[in-house]
Amino acid sequence: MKSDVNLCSLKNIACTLPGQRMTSKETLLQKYEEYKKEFDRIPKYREFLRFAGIHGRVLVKIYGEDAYSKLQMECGDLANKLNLEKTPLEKIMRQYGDLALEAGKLPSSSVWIHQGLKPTISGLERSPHFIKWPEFPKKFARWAEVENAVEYKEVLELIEASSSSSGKSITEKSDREFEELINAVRSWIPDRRRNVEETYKVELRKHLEAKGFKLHEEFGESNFDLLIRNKYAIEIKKAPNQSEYDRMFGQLARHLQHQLHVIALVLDAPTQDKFDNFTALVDLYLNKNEKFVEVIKK
DNA sequence: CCAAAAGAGACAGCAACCAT
DNA sequence: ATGGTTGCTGTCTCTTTTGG
Repeated sequence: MKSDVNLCSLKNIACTLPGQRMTSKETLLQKYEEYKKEFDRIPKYREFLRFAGIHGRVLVKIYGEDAYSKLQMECGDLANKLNLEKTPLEKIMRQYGDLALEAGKLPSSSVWIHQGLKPTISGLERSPHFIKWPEFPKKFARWAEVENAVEYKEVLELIEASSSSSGKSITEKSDREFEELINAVRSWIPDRRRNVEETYKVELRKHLEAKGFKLHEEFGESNFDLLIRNKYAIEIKKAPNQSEYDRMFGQLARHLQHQLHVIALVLDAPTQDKFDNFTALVDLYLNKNEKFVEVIKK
């Protein structure tokens, strides 16, 4: 090794001699092959530079962008540069589908880990995949549908079955909680008329806490007025005009996206017909299949 | 029935990768 | 130092199972 370094420095001196100043492409290619012969493997960037006794700029001068990679390709090798292609969606989905077919049921994340499938769970849930495990069935179903992957028909049936059975029991259970909450909000009577929405909010919060609901402090960028058990959001609007109703509608929709149940609480509604119109809209568009939004007026 | 233990999942931090 | 994907690990939470 040490003699190598010495050699290189000798050559460097040689390179500075007139007439040899230009390192030619051919010399580099030759060096590359030499290295492979000598060490029986492909050199890494730095190793090559040292071995050839050149500065990285020389490479760039000859090859331009991604110089070393181009050189490697020219010598018939794959570039060392990391090929960070994300795992294609298809591969991920097929792995999932095959697991399900094999087991005859929807796999848990543990199976995936045990099989050593990639990307790992932690990779899966982050960019660029964003597949959290419980969402896997849904995403798989969507994929299979788009790709028309008939071979996974059984898996789709499994997904269908699980979402209707477990889905139901879950909503039934949470429905009860939701009902309780709705009743609690209904039973709340504001001390008196307030001028500011915020004051109502504080008061309602006290009321709910007294009823034994666990309120979450607003954290992060959450836009909820109140959040209960991470599942139920309460939106409070005082004396809304039309555009505020519209805004609230949008907020409700956003909450639903986060799979929350929402109570929209309207205080001091100026006119009955705007309120009625609002509730009608909510029922029509947001409470389409199952009831997740409750509108209450005080 | 309750309490403890196991299981599943969420999430964040850290590191590896390697040419540029 | 940086880029982007991925893996690994620790900690937290929530749910389900088990033991008594």
